[in-house]
Amino acid sequence: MSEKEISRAVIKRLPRYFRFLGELRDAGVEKISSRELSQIMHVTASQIRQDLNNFGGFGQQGYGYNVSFLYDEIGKILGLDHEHNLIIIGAGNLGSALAGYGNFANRGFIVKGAFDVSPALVGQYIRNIPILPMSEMPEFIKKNNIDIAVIAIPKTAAVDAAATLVKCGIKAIWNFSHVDLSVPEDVVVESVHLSESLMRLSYNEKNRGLNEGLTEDD
Amino acid sequence: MSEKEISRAVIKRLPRYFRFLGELRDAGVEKISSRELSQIMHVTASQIRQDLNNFGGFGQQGYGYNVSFLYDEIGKILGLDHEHNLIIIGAGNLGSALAGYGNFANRGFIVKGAFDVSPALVGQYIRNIPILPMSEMPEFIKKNNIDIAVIAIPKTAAVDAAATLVKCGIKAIWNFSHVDLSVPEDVVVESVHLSESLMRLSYNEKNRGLNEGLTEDD
DNA sequence: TAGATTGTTAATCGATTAACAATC
DNA sequence: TAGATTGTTAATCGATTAACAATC
Repeated sequence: MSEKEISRAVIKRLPRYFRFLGELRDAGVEKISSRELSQIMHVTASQIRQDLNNFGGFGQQGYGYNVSFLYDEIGKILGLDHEHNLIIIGAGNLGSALAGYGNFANRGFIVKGAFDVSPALVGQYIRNIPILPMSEMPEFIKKNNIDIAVIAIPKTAAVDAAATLVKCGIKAIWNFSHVDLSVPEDVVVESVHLSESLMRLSYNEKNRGLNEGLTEDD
Repeated sequence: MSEKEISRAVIKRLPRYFRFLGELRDAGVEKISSRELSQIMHVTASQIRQDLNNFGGFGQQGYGYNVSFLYDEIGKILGLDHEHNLIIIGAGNLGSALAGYGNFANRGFIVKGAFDVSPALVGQYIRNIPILPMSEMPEFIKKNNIDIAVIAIPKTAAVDAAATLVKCGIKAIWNFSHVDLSVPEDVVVESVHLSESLMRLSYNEKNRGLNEGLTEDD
């Protein structure tokens, strides 16, 4: 619970700082100035300092920032200093891919189970993750201390699933369905609308040439 | 090629308009005012009118907008009025999921082939999509008129793959690797950084309660 | 015509960048 | 100490919202 209101734009950039700082740390870089980091990340040094100072003074005048320290601090801000237990609703193409994607575990996101309506899938495993029937979901959530649910089912079923998840006490939903879920105030939803992303690519392809050459964080 | 510079924020919202208008059209709604649409989408009517007028006057005073017409116009702006041929680099978890995800085809995005370095995967099929060796990529791109390449391989390999794709004349890259690809000016990249999205969810979960109850387009 | 609603200009708000005093 | 670089205030820029004249 931070004192002041952090702007959405800042929060959006935070994971990108985390990524670059992680790479620098892994490369053995000990300290970095906002100017150096700004060059690597293709943003302004001003923005970096402004962004970081929303959360505290992590740097030292005349020196810069300690890479490893800053990395850890941003990790804490992002809630990556403790583990998250996930379930995945929908064991189709995308659901299985997310369940089988080992990298999340590296960051402390542990997929405990997947759920599906299809009797053909129930009983199977994705790596070591069991696919269970929807009916077992409420109990599973409580028993396994699940805090994040991933919705990877078609939009027609997603709205109901979200309602059920909320009833089960889930407070964070990672939504991959093509619908804007509406949930109570104390539940957060982060949506990944893949088709919208692809449409933006299509637009930019058509109108390319006006843009800069580098991928921006958007 | 539009005359004026369209802001990034507007482009980002375009696919969402498209989605809602498509749903309205499917529901048989013929006309809609910016005020009505604003209530459904939870944005201001002003913003809708401003956004649309970047591309032309699609409405009619005293009446509103014709849903079907506006839907089609936005589709054209997004480049959805013609087909796109895709290849997917990497037939792992995510790559196969994207290849097998039939919904893209509905919007005219047709996956023609997948490529992988693994001899175990080459020769196999995802639905009816062949998995081919990387060596065949350049020829395949030309023969099949590929305009979009999807990068679904680890970041260590992604940078090289992007360079090869650019050499093969690819002008649009949909990047799922955890790296910011740098490409020539006439190539566009749209990145989906899933882990960053998950970190934002983690942040918001921690700091929830301050937000509104509805998913925003971010 | 009167009512409704757009297209567009003007006002406000917020986010980014620049500048610099504080300080390591 | 002198040099470097932060933290933070002030200036600028851009995006959103409000207002209203144009017009169907």
